Amino acid sequence: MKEITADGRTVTLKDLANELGIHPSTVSRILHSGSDVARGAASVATAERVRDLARKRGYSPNPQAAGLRTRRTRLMGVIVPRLSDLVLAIMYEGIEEAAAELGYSTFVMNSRDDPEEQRRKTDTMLARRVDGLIIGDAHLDGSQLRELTARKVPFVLVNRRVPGYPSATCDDVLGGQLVADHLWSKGHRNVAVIAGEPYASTAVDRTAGFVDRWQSLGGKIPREAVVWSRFDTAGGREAAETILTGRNPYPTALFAVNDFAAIGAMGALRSHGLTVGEDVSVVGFNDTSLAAELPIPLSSVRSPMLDIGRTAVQLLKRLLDGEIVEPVRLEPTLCVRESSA
Amino acid sequence: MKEITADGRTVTLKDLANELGIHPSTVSRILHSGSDVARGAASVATAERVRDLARKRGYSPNPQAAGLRTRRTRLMGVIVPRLSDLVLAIMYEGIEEAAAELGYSTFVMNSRDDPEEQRRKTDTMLARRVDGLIIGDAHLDGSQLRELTARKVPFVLVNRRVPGYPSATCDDVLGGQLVADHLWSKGHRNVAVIAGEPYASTAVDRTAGFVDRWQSLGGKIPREAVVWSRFDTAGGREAAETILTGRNPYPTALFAVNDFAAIGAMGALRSHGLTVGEDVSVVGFNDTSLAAELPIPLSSVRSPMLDIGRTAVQLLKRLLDGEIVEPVRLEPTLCVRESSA
DNA sequence: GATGCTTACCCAATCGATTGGGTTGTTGGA
DNA sequence: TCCAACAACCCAATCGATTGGGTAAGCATC
Repeated sequence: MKEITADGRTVTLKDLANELGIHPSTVSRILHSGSDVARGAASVATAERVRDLARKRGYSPNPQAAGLRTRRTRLMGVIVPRLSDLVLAIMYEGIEEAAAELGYSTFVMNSRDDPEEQRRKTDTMLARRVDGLIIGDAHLDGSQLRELTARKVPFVLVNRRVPGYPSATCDDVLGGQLVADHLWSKGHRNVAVIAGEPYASTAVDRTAGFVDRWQSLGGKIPREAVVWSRFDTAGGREAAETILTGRNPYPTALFAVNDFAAIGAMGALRSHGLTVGEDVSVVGFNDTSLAAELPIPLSSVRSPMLDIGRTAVQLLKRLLDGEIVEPVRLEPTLCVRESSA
Repeated sequence: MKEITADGRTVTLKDLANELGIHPSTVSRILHSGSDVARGAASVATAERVRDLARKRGYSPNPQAAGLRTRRTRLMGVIVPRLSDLVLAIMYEGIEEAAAELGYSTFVMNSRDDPEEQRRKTDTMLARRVDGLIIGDAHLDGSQLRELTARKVPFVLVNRRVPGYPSATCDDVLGGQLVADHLWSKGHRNVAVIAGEPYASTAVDRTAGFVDRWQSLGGKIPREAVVWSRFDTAGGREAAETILTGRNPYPTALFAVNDFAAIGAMGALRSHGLTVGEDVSVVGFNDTSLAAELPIPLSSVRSPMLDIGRTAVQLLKRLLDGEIVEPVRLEPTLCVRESSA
């Protein structure tokens, strides 16, 4: 508990060594290597004494010093569009957890999906000498990623994927298909999609999964029934307005690639005097904690957000260990609720 | 742009010094001290050459080395209950921004409001040698804080306050009062409060502000009309259920100290066949981006979340500079919408 | 009795930046 | 002409942990 010496400094390896009358390097080797005495560095008895004293003095190694020497910080940098996006916040919780289990700490920054900010934040992270990056704001054009590759920075993607780079994502194409199957089986034939931002694979894949499956079921989706939008509530509302004012007859079902957009859409429907779940079905994506608790519970594709975050960390770890890693897609499931029942 | 030497290492002070034929210490002094040449360390011409070369080679100082020597990391640790709480996520955005402006980086961790986790995360942060902490999960009993004080760790609170410690919060008492005035003036006389977690000052202050003002207006609030709950949607729903099954007649207005709890309550009301804004008014707190966009737009007390985060950083900075700082409360405003109009 | 192998350590350089205390060379003033 | 003052640098120790290379003692083997 106390981690301070008499003169107010924190305890160092040398302090421990002096107190025991042995050399700091010996202490380092003992504390460094699991519980097995490393390379015959010390006797079992000495190792025990060292570990006891370290515990008693509350020794905690100085990461700057260690990092300076080893050139590794055990730090992972995480860049997300914004943590105020619940989906990313939850993935980050998974990331934090999994990283801690591996002895890494994480650093997050918000890029607002702005290329300029992405660069700046990446630079800050690298200036802090993170061992690797977890990128949650990848754009499909992939220019940031090419640069990272050129700089030989180890990184993996999370949430959004870009072909050719390692990533941990939801199987968004499958998610879209699940929604198509569901709405088709409920008898809908006139549907529209609130498609999200076209630079994000989440949006594109979910939309493509839906549209392709819909067409293979024999359905038709005119070009104007797919409306790109921001991922937030306001974006969903605007997109729904576009759909409702542009089309006659109204579609009987809406698929929003994001729960928040779906909530915005529900608001717009209500403003038009339409009842969600009766006049128009709505399905969202991610099954955020809100979905089930809304006044009209929202059908949504549940994606394993925590696991996606955890997986990203494991991929990055393996990358740092020199392995070659492949993209991972985790399987979503559909939760049907009142909004589309 | 390039930050690599021929042999693949990153550029160091010594590299720059060698290339210019001067001593590393001189380079350090030049780069270290703003644009004015420090203590006559070098001629203006040399300073110019050094800065040019540093830029050209993409020199970025190694923070481990600097930190090792100076014992400062320019790192602020941030502990929050959970980033998936939108309110904290937005405050963190403010924190990140303000910290970056001051040349600090930030580190966040989730404690889930669990004392055990709070300790663990605090220890991890201190092991990383952060210069100070921003605590977003303070409990009113203040035991964690006493320990931090004993350890002489510089810290400030954010979002929640605890008497006797520096903090940046919303004036939650005032917020509660605003709601009381509003509902009273709308003619309500039978109200209930979804009060949040009793260990959080946000919950306690908002509730107290409301109840005290209500009583001074001449209203009555029986003990069972104040229901403590979790801050999330499910918590709000449960609390509303308790209120609705326990009381006859139903209250005509609900004040939830958190927007998400309010949303949950709206769901419960609907399940009971009550229409929000007609049969029962609902007011939330924080005015998160969702509030205005809900199918039935939610009245809410707007708190300056970004500014609260920014203020916390400024307080911590002043603390680190040796100043003594006082708690700061930022003023909220009420946004009336359909749910209570 | 010499050689070789363990065991249990020690030594010293190293990572990159910082900083208190020099050391030159030049200029101005007395 | 001499000294003080200054400008413009250099030197070397230091922060704390890591790590490649010792070494000395003890034992077994041939």
